[in-house]
Formats: sequence, structure tokens, C-alpha cells
Amino acid sequence: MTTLRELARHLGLSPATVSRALNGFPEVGESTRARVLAASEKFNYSPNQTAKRLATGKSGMVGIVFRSSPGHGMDPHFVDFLASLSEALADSEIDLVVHISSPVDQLRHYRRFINDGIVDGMIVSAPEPDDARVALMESRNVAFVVHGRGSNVESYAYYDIDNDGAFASSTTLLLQLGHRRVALVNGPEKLGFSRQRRAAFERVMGQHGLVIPRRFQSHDEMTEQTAYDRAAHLLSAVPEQRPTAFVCSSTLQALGVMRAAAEAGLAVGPDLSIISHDDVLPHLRSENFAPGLTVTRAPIRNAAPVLARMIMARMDKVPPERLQRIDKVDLIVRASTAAVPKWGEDPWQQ
Amino acid sequence: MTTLRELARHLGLSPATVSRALNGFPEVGESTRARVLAASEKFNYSPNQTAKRLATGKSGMVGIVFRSSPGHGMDPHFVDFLASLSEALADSEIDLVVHISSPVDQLRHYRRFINDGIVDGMIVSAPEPDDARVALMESRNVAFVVHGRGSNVESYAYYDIDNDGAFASSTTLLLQLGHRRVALVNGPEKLGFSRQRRAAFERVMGQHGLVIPRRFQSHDEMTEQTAYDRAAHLLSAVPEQRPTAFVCSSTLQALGVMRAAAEAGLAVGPDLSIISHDDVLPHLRSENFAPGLTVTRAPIRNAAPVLARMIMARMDKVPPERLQRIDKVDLIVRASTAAVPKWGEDPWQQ
DNA sequence: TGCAATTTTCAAACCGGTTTAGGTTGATCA
DNA sequence: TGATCAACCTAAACCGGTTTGAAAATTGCA
Repeated sequence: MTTLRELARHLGLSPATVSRALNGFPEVGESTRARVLAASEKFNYSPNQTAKRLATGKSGMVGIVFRSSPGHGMDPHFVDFLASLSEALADSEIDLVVHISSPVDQLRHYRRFINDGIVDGMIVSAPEPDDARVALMESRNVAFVVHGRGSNVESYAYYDIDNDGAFASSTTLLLQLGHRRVALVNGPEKLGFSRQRRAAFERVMGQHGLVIPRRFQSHDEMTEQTAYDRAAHLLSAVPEQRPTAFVCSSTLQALGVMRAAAEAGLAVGPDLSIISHDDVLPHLRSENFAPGLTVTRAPIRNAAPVLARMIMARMDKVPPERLQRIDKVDLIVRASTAAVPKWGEDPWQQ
Repeated sequence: MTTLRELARHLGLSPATVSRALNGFPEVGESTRARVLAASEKFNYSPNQTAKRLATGKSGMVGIVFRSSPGHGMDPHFVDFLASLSEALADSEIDLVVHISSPVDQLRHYRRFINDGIVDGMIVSAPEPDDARVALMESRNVAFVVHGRGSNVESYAYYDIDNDGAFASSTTLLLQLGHRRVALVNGPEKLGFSRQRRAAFERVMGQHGLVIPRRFQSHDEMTEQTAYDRAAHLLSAVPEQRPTAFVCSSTLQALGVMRAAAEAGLAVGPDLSIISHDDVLPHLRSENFAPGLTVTRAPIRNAAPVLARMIMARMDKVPPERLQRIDKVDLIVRASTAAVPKWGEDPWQQ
């Protein structure tokens, strides 16, 4: 391992000049810079990152903490997000330090990242309205960006999709098709995006004078199995008490509902409409479902490059208000949605 | 942020003593140590990791590079491994730096980790016989441990499962049940574990005088879809040219074969036997398959704590020969394997 | 040619820990 | 009482970069 000092000695220059030459400072003569660059190449010099960090006070690392519930493994959404994020950051020579922990231990990992000065930025996923992680980072003055929003009035840097627009469109479509008994299969109740989605759903339904009984909204882990359980239960009711349409928060959940529909002998489309939000996971292509699934589409991968840019901007002290972005989502209609069947035209009976 | 020097000033001690007191050196008086600990608590002192690293020359970080093929996302095996590894390392205050890259870019990431002194150890997955990553790390004298073995005669530290034993048992079981036309659905050809599995399969078949035609062994990415394609093709042949049993390298592949069997109108068990290796992924429980899948079982999560201990030992210069472990795997028989049907008792016709 | 203005380079301090090589104590022993 | 030794503590060097403040070299202009 060549050090900067050695390189300087070989060149008959001071470490200061070599450092400046390598980092592109303007106060170095062009011929000198060329010599330095050549020598650094020749001696295969590569600056010690740790020393650099100590001197500059920047670690060049960004931290991220994923949740993994004990028996469940990691949410495929997180996995896809992680993969695309790693790619997006690699271009900027930023390294990603990943911790995976149970939901309860999250804060412990954040503290470690922050107290020990391991990273100079954090990326937060799936925030809640008054998120403890956010509060911690704000009090410590750590740069961070958020994937999603805890509420509609956050002051931090975030990238979010237009959950409100997405679920308003979905709900409106179902209403236009004549559906009245629509059930919502949502994500965990506390999470920001779940709230946004639920609010949009209830608002649009409300505007049509429809009130959704409690049991036709569920807030759970977003797995195929829990959605299946939920849907199977609802579909086991007598026809006039069954939903004629489901709005799901993820394609995994939609799969669960489709399985329940199949078991109940209902044809998806003609007998039962299903619509879902689609984060476009690699192994789960909604266009290949049978029948093709109507979705609001917003690839989770799109978030990565944006958040990568944002965290770098935040580490350069760009004010967070400048770093807030909400992307529209597309509504893609396929065969899983159709006009309400005759037997299902009445709204819920309270 | 309190520094060590500030803490020392408050205590009327030298930084050296404080450092020693905090790190448990014996040459510090017990009363002094107590005072230091109390003060460090009171001032909420936490040593700057970067400074520590520079001084000690250790980074306290371990690197890992995962492959993610473009359209495919990350292999669920890797994901599960990552999650358990992160947990295992967290206990030792070791941080995991994760890069995710396409297979071709792997070496570039390894170089970055090593040249820039980001990590002081690497964890390698799915090695090949003359693995370029291994060669790089050996030439640079970097600590590393390997999940799996490139060949049976490696000198590095590794944790592997007894692939040979597993696939020998599976193959033997099928032969005992009367099967002769057994097809192998294996992982990528170059990888160490694929070679071990194939070798065991061919050896046991050979011992019974059976030679497997080329087209009845496939080496591919381990996805449901490719296994389905492969099996569907084989099962489309006339009955006397069809395999009566499949040996799969992962439960994902077994799912693909089961799907192909269903479409070919074959009942898994009575008409077609399927056996698979099972890494016990959280969402894919082989006991819940219909019918239950006969497997050789070795949870991939078991590897994490072992490898975590090993990499720490390697960083402490424990010689790699001491750090080699191969775990036996269990053969669990369920309903997916049964005696060969009458129409399938003849071996392959060349 | 002379002197100020501008470039270019350098010595030294700094980041915040660890570690080496010595110093002080006070107790022990002859 | 003075020498010896352990126990405890400290000053200063060190890790390998960056950055400040000033000096040296070059250039511009009268």
C-alpha cells in the first residue's frame, strides 16, 4: 500500500501539493498535476479511505436498516429497493451499510449508526406519522431522506408516489363499473402509505355516499397468506354480504385474493373485480396473472436513483424543502376488473 | 460529540489512560477505571469509529457482494442469507457493507472494497472452482470466508453442506424405489455446489450401471420458470422416454417441476417422483407443498452464525485450515416420492 | 530593472483515537 | 535507610490523509 507521503517523496513534492493535485484543486500547476497523476498511476496509489474520512469528517457511507419479521423473511419490496439502491449509489462511490433487524430493534441500529459516526446519511423506508427514527435523526442533525411520507405535511426530504391519486383512481374506476361493496386490503395501519391509501379510498367512497363497514378494511403485513385469509373469510359470507371488488395494496395481496376467489368458485373479472397497486417486483408481473391484473403501476426501482441523488444533496446541506418529490402513477386496466355482476349492485347493509 | 481528549481533561487524566481504561487494559487502577467509566457514561461519550479505525488499522466492517441478474432480481437464497448474516454480525458490532451487482461486475466491487481499505474481511458466496475473487483476495492477503466450496480441495476457510452426501442419498432413495430414468435439475454449471451435486448423482447412478443422457441434466439459474420450462419439455416426450423422477437443486425448481407435472396430467408421487434439496426459505415451506416434498434439508440460515464466527477468526489471523466445516444434511421423506410406476421401469434408451 | 500581483508550493497543524517508551509513586526488602 | 520493583500514569509519536497560513517562484507592468 503506497501512502500519500511516499508518493510525495518520490516526486520531490510535499504531501499537501500531491493531495491537492489528486483532488483537482485549482492552485496546482498543470504540469505538476500531470506528473502526480502519472506517478499515482504507476505506484498504483489509492488513498486510504479511513484516513480521508477522519480528515474530512465525512464517512462516504450511507446506512439503511431493513425490517425482517422473524418467520417471514424480508419483504420482497425491500429487497428490490435495496438492489436498485445499491446500484444507484455505486456510481457515486458511496457505500451502503445494511443492517437487518426486527421491527422492535430498529432504533437501536439507528443509534449505533449515528453515535459511532459510521455513516453520514441514512435512508428511511416506510415511515409512520410521528416516526421515532425521524425524530432521532432530526435531533442529532443527521442527513436523511425518506422513501414515502409519514403524513402529507412532512418537512424532510422524501420521494413518494401519489398514493392518494392512485387509490382515488382505482376506487373511482370500480364505482364507475357499478361496484358498491368494495373491500380494501391494506398494509400495516401505522404506515404513512397505508393511511394515504385508506384516506383516498374512504374519501371517494364517501363522495358517493358509501360508508365502508369496519370489517371490510384490513390492515396487515403485506403477504399473500394474510390477504388470502382475509379474502377467504369475506367471500365465505352469503352473496349479498360479499364484496364484489377488492382494492389491494400490493400484488402479493392480490395473489392471495385471487387464490381465495378461485377456491370460492368465483371468476376474477366477471364475478369479482380485483385491482391492486403494483410496485413491479421482478418475479411478480401483474400482466402475467390469470387474468391480467388491473393495477396502479409505480416501479419501486424508480425510487432508488432519486433517493440516491437526494441523500447526496442532503449531505451537501441542500435544504430538505428542495428535496421533495411525488410521482404520479399510471392506472393500467386489464381483465381483472369488470362491471359489477347483477347480484351485487346493492351497497353494504349496515 | 465528546472526544476522548475532552473526557480526559474533565477527569484530570491523560488521553492514554482514558483510552486504556475504556478498552479494559490491565494497567489501569480499578478506582480510576470506575471514574472513567462513570464520566464516559455521564458525558455520553462514544468513540469516533473512524479515528479508531485509522489508529488500529482495522475497519470493523465486513463486505459482501451479491449478484442480481438484470430482469431477475435477487435470488431469495441470498436474501435469506443476508438477513441472517446481518443478525449474526450485529452481536459483535461488526457492520456489513453490501454491494449488489451484475455477475460481470463482481470483481470491480471486490477491488474497490480491498483497495480502498473499506473492509477488513469479505464473505464470498457461491464460489467456482478457480474463483477469480478468491484469487484476488489471496494475492492481497485479505481475510475472507466462503459459503460453499469451489472444489473438494480448497485451502480457504469455508462453511459448506454435504452436497455429495445429500445428492447421493436422494439418488439412492429413488433407485431403491425402482426409478431408473431420473433427471437432474441443477444450478449453474460452473458453481461448486452444482458440480458436487452432479458428481454425486452421476456416481450413484453409474454404480447401478445407469448412464444419464445429456439432455436429462440441466444447469440453469435456479428459478421456478426455467425449471418449469425444462420439465415441461422432458414430460412432453412419449412415456417410455420420459423421466419417472426428478432431482432438483432447490425447492423453487421443484415448484416448477410440479407445475409442469400438473399440466402434463401426472400426479406427483404415484406418477412422478420429485425430490429436492431444501435450503428452507421463509416463504417456501416444502412440507406445505401438495403433496409434501421429499427433501434433503439444510437451512441456509444455519450458515450465517458459523460464517460470522469464521470471518472474525480469520481477521484475528486464525489459520484457514482450522476454519473449515461441512454439515451433514437430513433426508426427509414425504409424499412426493413413491415407487416407480409400472410403465417406467426401464432405463433410458440411448 | 524593480516591485507588486499572482501562481505555485511547502511546513505544520489537525482529525480523534491507540500505543510506545518513559516517568512517578508507594510498597517491599535487605 | 536506601535500593528494587510493581503498579499506575503520562508525554509524545503515530495512523494517513486534508487544510491553513505563509513562503517561494513566477509573471505582469511601469
